[in-house]
Amino acid sequence: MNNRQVADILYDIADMLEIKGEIIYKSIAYRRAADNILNLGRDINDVWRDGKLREIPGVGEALAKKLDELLRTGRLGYYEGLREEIPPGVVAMLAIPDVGPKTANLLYERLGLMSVADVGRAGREGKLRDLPGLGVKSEANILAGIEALHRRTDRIPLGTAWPVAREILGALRAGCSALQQATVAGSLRRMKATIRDIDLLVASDEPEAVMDCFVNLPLVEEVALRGSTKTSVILHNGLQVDLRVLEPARYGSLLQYFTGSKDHNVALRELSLDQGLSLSEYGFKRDGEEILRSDEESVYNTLGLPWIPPELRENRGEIEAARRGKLPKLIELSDIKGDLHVHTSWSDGVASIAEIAEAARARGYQYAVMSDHTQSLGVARGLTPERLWEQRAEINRLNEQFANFRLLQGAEVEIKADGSLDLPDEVLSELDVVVASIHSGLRQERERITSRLISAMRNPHVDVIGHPRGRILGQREASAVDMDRVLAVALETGTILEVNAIPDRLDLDDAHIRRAVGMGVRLAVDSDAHNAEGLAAMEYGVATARRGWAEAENVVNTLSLNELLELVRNK
DNA sequence: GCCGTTTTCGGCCCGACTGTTTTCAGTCG
Repeated sequence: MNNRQVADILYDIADMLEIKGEIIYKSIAYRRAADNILNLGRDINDVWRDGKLREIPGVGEALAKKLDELLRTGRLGYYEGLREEIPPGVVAMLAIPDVGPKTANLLYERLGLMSVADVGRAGREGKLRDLPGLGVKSEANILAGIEALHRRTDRIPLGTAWPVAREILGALRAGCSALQQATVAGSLRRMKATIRDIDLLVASDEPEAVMDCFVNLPLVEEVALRGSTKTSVILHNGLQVDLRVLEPARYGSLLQYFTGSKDHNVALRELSLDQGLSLSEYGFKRDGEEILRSDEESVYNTLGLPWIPPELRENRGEIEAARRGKLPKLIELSDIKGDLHVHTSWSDGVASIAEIAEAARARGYQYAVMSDHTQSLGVARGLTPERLWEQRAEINRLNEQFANFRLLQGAEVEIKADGSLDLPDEVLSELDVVVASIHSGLRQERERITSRLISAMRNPHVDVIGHPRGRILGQREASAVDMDRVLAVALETGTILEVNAIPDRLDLDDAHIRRAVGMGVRLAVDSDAHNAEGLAAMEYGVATARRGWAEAENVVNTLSLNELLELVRNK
């Protein structure tokens, strides 16, 4: 049972307790523990084996006992008992917009409804409107909510959401004179790997004018909600965009509040209360008197904290670090001096080596490693040693033209199902940088796939492990890799672990990056580009590294060309 | 159910919006 599965059970319990009408803090406690298990960056089974469940924040005596039962036996009596009381279909009703725990319970207890489909049927028969607290409008909203649920878009990748947000901001700035400032907020500003909706903020003294402007943008399909400070719309592509408007004097508080995360904000408000302040999106209050903040930095300063970068705002220790002046100096995109993982038309890329070189130079890089696939990856037209030498000749030719830039030759060598590499050592030793990756047998059980990675890392010619966990967001779960062992061997052998920047990979993820950083394991942020534009994905990789508290010194492609070559030669 | 340089018990964040209400409950973020 992996972290995700354990967390999902805790989330499920939290929902059931809420439907039952238990005190809300119990549900909050379960959800907080589940969040922390997801953010652990290590396997919950290992934590359990080490007898350290209680060290997970939010896990106390009662939860540790339940987790022990769950991990030991694969079952949890308490959970099964709850599921007898509250059918899973009733929990599923919570996904319907406007249906929360109270309403779900009402539908179950009063009408005996057991599923979303049941609710839809009862709604169409007009049976919901007579329930206490509901009426004709609520009934219609619930039916519309079920419709929306069926065509709902799942969480979308960061790399999809960013361009859309930029487009809307551009349209607002161009077409809306009442607007004074505008920015992205929410999980998108925190650069989470996936986001559910786009949050935008505007400072303006004329909110109504801004709202008019917003709902009339051509991208907008329908207006879901319209108020004086908040408006939500659905775009033609199904994405929801929320816009909030406040006057400029409150903009700092607004931005801080709607950047979140929710947990970060809760912790910040607790800290505020300790200092006799009450904090909301409108500003601070002391004894009922308002204290307005127009910029975000001064919101944090008011609490005696330095400004905290949005990528850190997950309540994973950033507030404590800020208090003690121990915030990391996060890596920036401008620190990146090269890319260690780029494909060309020699394998499955579409750009020539010359085109890649031009794009890399335009980004101000000192170097880029051509790391095409190797022979056994047939679908990607992987390179044989002979083809590699032909490619080397072209790289050498091109390098003669460059003054302050160098193309390096590498390869993304296959780690085969038995753990051996796809090219012999004498070939690997000729390459400048070797990335080794798994593209097959991703579902092997834990011991086997972990051993594969470890034997690759122990090869002295292997410099980097590409996309170590093999996840594809929304499509494929990460492999069962034992990351504790992989991190330990990476440290021991000096092997670099990749932060792959392709938006639906972002692998390693933020939690594992944080562990690697804490241990001193070296990282490389790579675009894994398959065309010239693909180099720009670096932005998402750097953002993910920042979410993992990485500084420039943790990432090898912030090194100069000579420093990098020195490093890989001495592996 | 968790947690503690104020606490081992009594706290545990804040407000908008909506629909159903005669002053508020539920949902959402």
